[in-house]
Amino acid sequence: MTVKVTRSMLKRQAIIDGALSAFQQYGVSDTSMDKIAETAQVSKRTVYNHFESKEQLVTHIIKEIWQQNILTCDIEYDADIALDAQLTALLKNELDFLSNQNLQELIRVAIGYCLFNPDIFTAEMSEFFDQETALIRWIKQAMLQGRLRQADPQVAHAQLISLLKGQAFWPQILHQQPVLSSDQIDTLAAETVAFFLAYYRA
Amino acid sequence: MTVKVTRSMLKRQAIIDGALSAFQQYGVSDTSMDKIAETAQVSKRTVYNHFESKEQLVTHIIKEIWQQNILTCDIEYDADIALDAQLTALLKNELDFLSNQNLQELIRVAIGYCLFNPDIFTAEMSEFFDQETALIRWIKQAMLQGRLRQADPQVAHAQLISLLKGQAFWPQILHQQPVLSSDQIDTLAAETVAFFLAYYRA
DNA sequence: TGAAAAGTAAACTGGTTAGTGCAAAAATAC
DNA sequence: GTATTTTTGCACTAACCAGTTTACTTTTCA
Repeated sequence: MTVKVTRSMLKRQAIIDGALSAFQQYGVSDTSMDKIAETAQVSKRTVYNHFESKEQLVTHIIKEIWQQNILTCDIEYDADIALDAQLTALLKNELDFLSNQNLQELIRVAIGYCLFNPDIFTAEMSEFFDQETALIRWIKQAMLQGRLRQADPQVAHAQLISLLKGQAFWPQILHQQPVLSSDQIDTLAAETVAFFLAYYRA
Repeated sequence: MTVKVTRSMLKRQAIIDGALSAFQQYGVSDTSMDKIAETAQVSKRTVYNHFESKEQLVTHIIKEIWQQNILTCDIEYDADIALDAQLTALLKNELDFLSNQNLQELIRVAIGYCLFNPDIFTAEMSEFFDQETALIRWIKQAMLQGRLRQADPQVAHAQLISLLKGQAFWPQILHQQPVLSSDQIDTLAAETVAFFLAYYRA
């Protein structure tokens, strides 16, 4: 059973792609519906056939593409493997996620929109920002098994994430630093593991 | 010698205050010059008498108030005091700076403006974000004196700042968390010092 | 007191914007 | 090949916005 791709669906996707591209370039406020139509190579009237208003288009884009980028990580705590190796793998996974360029551009749009529209997406944004569940599950397990020192797993998790985002996410979001190479990711993961385990290893 | 405050200066200040307040509420793009004049309780023509264009007004506000918020911290490394105590004092100083509500609101405006106008303020923004010089000087001194393990002081510094900003700055900027209370600042400083020194103490 | 400087209100220019109405054209479906 | 759906182009609205002009009032200051 092949999936039917109607012309309507193609147009709709072109609108979404064009809008995202324009938002990334100019920001939401400075992107007009005419510009979106032009970028998408579609009549302005078609844009309004698919989305009732600019507000709905913005909402749709941020929400839907947000969903696409929820990364599922299934690395679970394993008593037989060295802590260093397990944690390094987890952090590399996180870093690959944070360093994803498409995601960063999307987040830039979302932040730009949310900064002055609080209450609208902040709930969903929080979900995303607090979503590194594999990592926190791992920390809890390791503490339960006595291989990490007893401490607040939320705090330990927040510290790890801060260390990663401080080098591999925020400077890139603000255009201060280029996206990390895979060598830099390896180095950062190793450094962070050493730092973390010096304090938290039981 | 008393400082003369002319009416012109009062009007000018009202414009700046009104513009900043409007920018914080709506963002730069969605704030019109009419709205600024209204907020400042000033005629629109007066706004243009003081600032040639909206662009200049935005530039002025972000730059000038940026300047006001450069915090000078003069805590220097002291061989006679325990590392913990010195570092705790330094971090509390940093945290007071990062938690300053006025600064956060200003940074929100600056970020919102810069996200889609890169190359304009990013140089100045970088200056600010890399400005914690007292802290890095202290780390270098402590490493030189052999009380911190030999390591890259830039990396150690970046890690410290990441740990602080991850809890006391970014969540607040994104409206996810309220500004930290002074008790919370104390706790965070203490936690961070313990974490840091577990790895870096010689 | 009187001239210069600064501020004001309101209308106006030239431009942009979100969103609509409509008839023709093109693609799709059967 | 006809009926239906979708797209298109284009004109139109009502509002908004940066910036200007004008005719006027208020403040400053010497």
